[in-house]
Amino acid sequence: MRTQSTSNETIEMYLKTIAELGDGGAPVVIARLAERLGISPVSANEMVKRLGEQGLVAHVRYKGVTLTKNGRYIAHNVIRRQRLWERFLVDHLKMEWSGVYEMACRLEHATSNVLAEALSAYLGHPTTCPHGSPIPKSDGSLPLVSTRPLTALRVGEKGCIHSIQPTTTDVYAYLNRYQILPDRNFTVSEIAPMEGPITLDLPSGKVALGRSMAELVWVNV
Amino acid sequence: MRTQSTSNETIEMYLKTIAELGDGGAPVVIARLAERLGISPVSANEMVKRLGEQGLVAHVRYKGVTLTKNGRYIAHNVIRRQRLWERFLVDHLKMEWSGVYEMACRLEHATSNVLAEALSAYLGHPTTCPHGSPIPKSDGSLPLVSTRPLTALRVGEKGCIHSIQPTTTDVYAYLNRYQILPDRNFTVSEIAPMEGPITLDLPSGKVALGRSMAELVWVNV
DNA sequence: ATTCTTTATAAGGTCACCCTTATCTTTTAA
DNA sequence: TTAAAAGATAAGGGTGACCTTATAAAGAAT
Repeated sequence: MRTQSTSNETIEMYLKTIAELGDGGAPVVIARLAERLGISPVSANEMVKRLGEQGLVAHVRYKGVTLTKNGRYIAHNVIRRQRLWERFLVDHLKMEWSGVYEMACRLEHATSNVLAEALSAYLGHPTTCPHGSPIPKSDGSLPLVSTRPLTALRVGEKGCIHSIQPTTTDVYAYLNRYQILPDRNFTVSEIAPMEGPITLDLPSGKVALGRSMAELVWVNV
Repeated sequence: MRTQSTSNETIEMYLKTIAELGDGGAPVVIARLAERLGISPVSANEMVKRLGEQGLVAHVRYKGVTLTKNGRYIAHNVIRRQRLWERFLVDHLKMEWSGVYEMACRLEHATSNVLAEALSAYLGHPTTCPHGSPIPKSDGSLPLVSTRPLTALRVGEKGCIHSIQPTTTDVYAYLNRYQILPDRNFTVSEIAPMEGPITLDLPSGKVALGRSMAELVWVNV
């Protein structure tokens, strides 16, 4: 007599990923979603259909998936919980900055609302995660930040790193190794042609970043 | 190309439950296991067979299931992680004593070894959970404690509550309401016949406990 | 306008983990 | 010792979430 519908964990991962990829509400094409979740596009398509039936997302053929109001509320709560855990892991448990995203992702699924609020209070209601991204409020609101990816800058422009977008542990580790971290100032010293690397001048030295990695680095000018 | 064997979470729940029910290594009959896990005995039987194939448990027909060395190692690590989280939830997040068992159970499944060790260090390597039970060491060892259930005492005996065995939130809440908590001293003031309630004389007053609840209360005399 | 690429869907599977009902065995207790 | 109770298993199902291999439809590029 067990009515087991789609598991929370699966739903949460889909909604969170849609929110992360379609930052601010842009439609996310199913193939991108599948890629990020590490599953086949066909499976993602099936799942999106189910999420649509539950009123959590809207899908327009060949355009992409967007979150409904309800879906976004859930997604932001998921992101909130994850980023709170990230703060705890980095600030209190002194865990590696590059590994906490994945660790916190797992903890997130096991976190009730009441736990999230207790954790937030314990941490002193932080507003950003260790990667610089804002932590949504418990009402699901997420402040809009006006930053842009590093790829939008031109040679000679100076800026300050605002945040690193969600990525994998190895990418975080790479960025960490070269001190590409929130709140670091830099100057764009070179942009190679043919989609080549972007070279940054940081206090710690010069670093060349490929375009796709540079997409993940959001900056203020 | 996804080789998905029996999920960690499922295995962990089975092993942990066997360890909890067969405290110290007594065989656990499959029906008890099923009851505790909230599944049918047939399903539990199937699963036990799978765990047996993986060398984690041994099952003797009509006698019960026991953990192998390897199975016990995993079970104790699971219990360790859960009890560490319980400490964190109670001591730091100030969450309700009666609810933390279930909360910590969920967090446990999302906890890697490295996280568990960091958490243990953060907490100052505690040796007992908030319900009084010992926390296994990271090598899987669990100190034997020589306590007995309240049901083993006779009228007039004095004792001190050592621990409350794992149970459901509502039972914890009941015990908490009547201050039946670790380290409280008491006298057995009455034992009703016909498997009736056992009445305790506590600093906070007299409390009558049914036999099955009294089984959960472990005491030192 | 036609080809190429990207995106979506249809059809048919797999696997872990759960279910019920029916049929044994073993243990226990009258 | 024999019947009842408790425990185990066989047989047959179901569901969520994934998979692969087509095929169809839309958008982009020549």
